[in-house]
Amino acid sequence: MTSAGSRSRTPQANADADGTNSSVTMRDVARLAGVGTITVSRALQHPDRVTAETRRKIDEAIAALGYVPNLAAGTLRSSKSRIIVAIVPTMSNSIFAETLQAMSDVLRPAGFHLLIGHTGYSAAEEEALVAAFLARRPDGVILTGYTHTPRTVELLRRARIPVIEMWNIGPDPIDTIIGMSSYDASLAMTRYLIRKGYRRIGYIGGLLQDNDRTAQREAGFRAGLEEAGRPFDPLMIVRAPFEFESGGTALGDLLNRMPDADAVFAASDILAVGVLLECLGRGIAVPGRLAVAGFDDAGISSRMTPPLTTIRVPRRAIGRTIAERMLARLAGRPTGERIVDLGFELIERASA
Amino acid sequence: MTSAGSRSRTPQANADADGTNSSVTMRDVARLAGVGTITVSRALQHPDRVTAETRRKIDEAIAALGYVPNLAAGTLRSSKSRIIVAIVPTMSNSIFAETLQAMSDVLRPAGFHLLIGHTGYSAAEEEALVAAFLARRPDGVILTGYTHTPRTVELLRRARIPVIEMWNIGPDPIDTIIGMSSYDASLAMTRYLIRKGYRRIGYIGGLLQDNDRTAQREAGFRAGLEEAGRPFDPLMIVRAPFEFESGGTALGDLLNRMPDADAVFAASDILAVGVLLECLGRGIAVPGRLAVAGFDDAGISSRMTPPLTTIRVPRRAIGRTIAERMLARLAGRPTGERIVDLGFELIERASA
DNA sequence: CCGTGACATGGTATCGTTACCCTTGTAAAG
DNA sequence: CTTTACAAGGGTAACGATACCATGTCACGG
Repeated sequence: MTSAGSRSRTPQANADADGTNSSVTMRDVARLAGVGTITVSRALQHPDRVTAETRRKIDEAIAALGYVPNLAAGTLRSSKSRIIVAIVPTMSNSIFAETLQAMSDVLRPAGFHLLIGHTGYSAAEEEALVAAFLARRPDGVILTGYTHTPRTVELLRRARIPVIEMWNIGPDPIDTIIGMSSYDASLAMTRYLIRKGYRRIGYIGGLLQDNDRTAQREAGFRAGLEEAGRPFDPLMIVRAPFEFESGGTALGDLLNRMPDADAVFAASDILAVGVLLECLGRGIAVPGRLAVAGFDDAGISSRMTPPLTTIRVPRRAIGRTIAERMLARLAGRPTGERIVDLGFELIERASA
Repeated sequence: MTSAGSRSRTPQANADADGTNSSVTMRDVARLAGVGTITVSRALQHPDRVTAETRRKIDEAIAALGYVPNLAAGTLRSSKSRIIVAIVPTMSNSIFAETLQAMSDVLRPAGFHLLIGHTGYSAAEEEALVAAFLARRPDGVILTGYTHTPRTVELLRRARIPVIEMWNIGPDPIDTIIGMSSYDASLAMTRYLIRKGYRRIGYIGGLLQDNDRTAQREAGFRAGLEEAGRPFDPLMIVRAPFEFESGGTALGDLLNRMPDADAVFAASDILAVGVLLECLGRGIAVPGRLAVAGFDDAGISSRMTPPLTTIRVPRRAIGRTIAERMLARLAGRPTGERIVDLGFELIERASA
């Protein structure tokens, strides 16, 4: 850089090479627009409370200076961060990813940003995330499921902000819980399989550790068997992580223990698709020799041969509803019940 | 609440029902621990710069008061937010989700939080996201691909923070670009198919709008044909969104235009799996009648019948490498080249 | 002609933390 | 025993925005 290039600058003016200042504040905008800083703040927060002419001058000054507001300062003063924390077990599962996207699509236009964390299905990790995120003073928190450590609940109670638990309906929400009942859905599918005449039904479920959704699904299955007077046997159950790879392996395990099974209910479409592909590989006729049912209605499920009978869960609706409810709460608008059940749909296709 | 319950409280003390104050500050902690506020700050930021005894007293005071630091204040004063912004086209595609998780797994233990946005494959939306997120004064920004609006680039340049573009290597990074070459990979797959003797190769690609990854893949395919002296014909190409549903439909289109095709290269495993399932439904033998190759090596690909020949992309490694690089930059440690190519692997399986 | 009130705008203090710089105490060196 | 060096800790100001309250202006009715 030549010395001539900086000849007209005072030493203090930390101007960039392109002439714009690297730390333009509201004060600078106000000065250029010939108004007070507070008016700039108002023009940005409540445009209708300043005259069109003032707004125009301010907008011009902002553009000329390349002003970018500093939300850290605003958050500190107003104690409103416009951050919503969302914690999911994993982002890789497209179910959660779609719910998060739906939430984001509603929250962003309203000026809120989602701070996302994933726990890897660990309540202890969830606690650590909540503790760390609360330091950002979020305006609201969204958790997955209703299984949390006592300290997690305590931290959230003390934060005195809206907390919405999602996906799985439970009896005693921290604040509000929005989703559907995994138990009801699983029970419905089990009844359906029994009604269809399957006599020896195996179950491939998810891991139960810190996961009330998989636990409810398994409980719903057992309840369905028991109300039909079918003996329950632990041998009928295999548990595996939700990966395509484990569906096939789990089917192998199940058939070793229960060679006479005529139906399999998998607690996730990821597992169910793995099962279908394994059947294809082994030459097991579906549903002739073995019926297969899933849970989630993933994108691929309807394209399988045979198409998969499954439970459709309102994943986008859950995200949207949660976000709208959160916005209503934060705006002080009245909200309804503390427990919102968005239901499910049993999709009957050819596989079972 | 009974009046007896609050008898010992001063009017100003906004104590909660459980006795803890809803806005405990560092000053309160300092007072209880019998030290200055600055010492509390040091104990939290640089634990090795205070004695073990002081640290213990402070830790006890923090626990007793239920103190939660206020990062907004810290950010304002230190102009370090410990926020990293990451922008992806979509979170539903598990490719991006896994990269984000890998980044998060490295960043979180270092005290950084990921602020995630999704653009829906729109450069204009990306610009809006960047503008909005910069108000949070992130310490770094991670973008997908190298196709951005001029204003996006300008905003990021002015922010004077590390910017890492990811996934697709391009010639002129804003700052640093880490990923692999979609062009090279696509070219390699096309050469492979030609070498295997396929004569009429169709291509099912993604939409090109604001997406340099799909563009490079298509360009690599064309280059592969041309270097082998094969005539390129626009009829050989079908474009569809990356959904399982569209793979099958796209195959139908392609076979209408190109009934003599003996191989299909799909620019994403999601599409390729859709193609395989469609073949299964239509009774098209793979690879006998039609070979199928994909791109991404999704979890399901190896479980298909036949297993899918594809390009394995280092999705977790990309996330990890980006996060490590970002941390190194922010710590002032030296970093290497501005363009980091993590390569790819052609996985030969039975489908092509 | 003046009081009244609605509206637009401004001055000043403040949010909770950390940077900067200083004081104190103690141990090592001479 | 004094000097030097360094570690531990503290006082004060400042980061950039908004809340609170005050002021000025103008239209309108009595």
